Amino acid sequence: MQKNLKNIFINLQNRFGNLKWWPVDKNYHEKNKSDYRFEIIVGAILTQNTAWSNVEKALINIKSKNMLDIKNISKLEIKELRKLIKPSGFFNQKAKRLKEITKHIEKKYNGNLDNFFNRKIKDLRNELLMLNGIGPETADSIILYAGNKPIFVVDAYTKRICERIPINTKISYEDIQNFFQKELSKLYKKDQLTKIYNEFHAQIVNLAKDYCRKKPLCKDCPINKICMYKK
DNA sequence: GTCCAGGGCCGTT
DNA sequence: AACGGCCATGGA
Repeated sequence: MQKNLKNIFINLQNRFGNLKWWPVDKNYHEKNKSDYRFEIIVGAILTQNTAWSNVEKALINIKSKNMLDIKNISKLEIKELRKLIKPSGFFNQKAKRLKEITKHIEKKYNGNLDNFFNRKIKDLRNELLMLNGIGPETADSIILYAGNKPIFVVDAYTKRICERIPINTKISYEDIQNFFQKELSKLYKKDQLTKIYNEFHAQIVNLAKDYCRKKPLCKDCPINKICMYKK
């Protein structure tokens, strides 16, 4: 078994199937004539070092008050926002972060996400990173999953799996990101990359949640023949 | 009761 | 540049 990315990807897809990511209820947004991309932006911030099950509770609270909207959040009392997102933890800083990004999009882009996303990835990324509370992973999640632009998201899971297999010994965010983008760009056509980056990251999250945990379950891991960890 | 989760900021070295 | 403390909730 070769431990190249394509082989790993195929093994993950065979086990988990095609994953539908980012987890967002597009029916809800069709009904309410709201923008699903904003739910992804909110989710990306709320899920910082937090279990997704807790983020879901916060999103339900926001929806129950019909607040899942850029204008509404940017206007809402921060005290009220803290209450709504409380289940997701770190609610003081996250409320502040949500206010900051919604106000930014509201002011600079008149709350229009098409205008916000419609430019070069590098410019978009730098602008996101300028905002307090938006680091590389949150920025890249927003660009890939809300903006539908090709950028590979690296998270703690990606780093853990890369170290265990091992794929490479690089540990910085940008090093790992560059490695994946370089390798996957060789394997797939340019217009497929957004979909591949999206799906690959989703597979990595699944793998890490179900098998490559902190205390790993290597026995039934879909890529245990490729991985060198604990052998 | 203990551990952990789809990070990021800030102060210290 | 790298590291540690901190932020908080809820499920396993």
